Amino acid sequence: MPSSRLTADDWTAAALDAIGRGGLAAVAVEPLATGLGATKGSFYWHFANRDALIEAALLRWERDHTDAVISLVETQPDPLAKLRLLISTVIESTAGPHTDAIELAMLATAGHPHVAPVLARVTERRVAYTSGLFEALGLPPQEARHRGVTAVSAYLGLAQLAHAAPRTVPATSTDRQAYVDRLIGLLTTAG
Amino acid sequence: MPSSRLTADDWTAAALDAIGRGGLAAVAVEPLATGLGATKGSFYWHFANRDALIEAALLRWERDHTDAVISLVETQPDPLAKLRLLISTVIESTAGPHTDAIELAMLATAGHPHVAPVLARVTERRVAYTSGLFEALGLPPQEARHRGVTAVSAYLGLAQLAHAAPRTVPATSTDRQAYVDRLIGLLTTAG
DNA sequence: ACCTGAACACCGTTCAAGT
DNA sequence: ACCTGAACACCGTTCAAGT
Repeated sequence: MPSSRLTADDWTAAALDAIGRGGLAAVAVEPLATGLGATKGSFYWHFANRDALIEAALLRWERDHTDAVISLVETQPDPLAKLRLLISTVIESTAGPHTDAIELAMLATAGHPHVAPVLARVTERRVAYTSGLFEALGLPPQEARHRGVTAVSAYLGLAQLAHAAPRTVPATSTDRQAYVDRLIGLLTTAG
Repeated sequence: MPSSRLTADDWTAAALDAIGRGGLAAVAVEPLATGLGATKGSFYWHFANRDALIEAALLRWERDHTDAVISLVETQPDPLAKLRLLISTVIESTAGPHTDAIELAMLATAGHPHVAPVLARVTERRVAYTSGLFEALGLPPQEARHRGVTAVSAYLGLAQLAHAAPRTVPATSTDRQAYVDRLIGLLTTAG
């Protein structure tokens, strides 16, 4: 039961919720207003238009969510353990049973003009971080960079596969673990 | 100057054209009708609704486009040459200068209910075909399958990167070739 | 400062009427 | 068989008027 007056944050929270449930297309001002017990006119006091709401919601997601995985991974002592945890975490969250609905929605709408830059920043950080792990494993910078790109590609591509062709991706937790082990084997093989 | 009477194919062609230019969102009945010099009412004679048009356009793309790459690759004599041509062709077409606009639009809207199954079929064929190449290279079936999944993931993920974070992917034709070489090196390394 | 309610534009969809 | 034109629904957007 929200108070009778709404804040911009109430609208972005509702928008993020909608994105998680039905993707960007589910961010519709009229249904959102109904859900919040307000009118469309109220929305336009807080935001210039639907686009501005989407942008605000995505920026909020980026701010709250970007460092989560990296902080988790940083608890590991050595680069190989970090790489192992990074890849298995990230693959579980896309191909596993409790997927990250918002991230999947973002990937599924990567072409959207507001999604693309957010995804670009998040992805560039991930490539940089992963490349750093390969450097810490002793690979020369260029080789480390290529493997970082390949590792992130493998993750993004598997997410795509899990969504578009689920039959092709490892189905059980054990299968996924075996897949991750082989992937790490390929990625850490001597140059 | 089209004849005064339109066929269903005229509409699907116009729809595919729109997808290539602006993605699924660009498939709007009213502007399409205007572009074809007809009215919306004419459209609804040929199709039940906008959804049916999108589905027809995507099926047409699948039919016309699916085997193109595989046929090209099959001209190569041995599995390694096929793999090399497959990966470089497919990476050029997403990260290179003349990208396949429709395929990129499909990947950018992979979440759409009509796009997903088309992408699923195309992708499953690609995984199966690529896994077959690894088997032909002498790898045991399960290992070959994993590498096929990884190869297709690497392609799909690089397409995503090229779109979402262009700064992270190899920019010049030479760089891309070097990247492909390393990728093939990793993928064909002994198990 | 924040919200309502009515209005309008745009596009998807329907359908009776035309050729 | 194929198309027009008018109508309606839905949602984005604007804005004068309320508290």
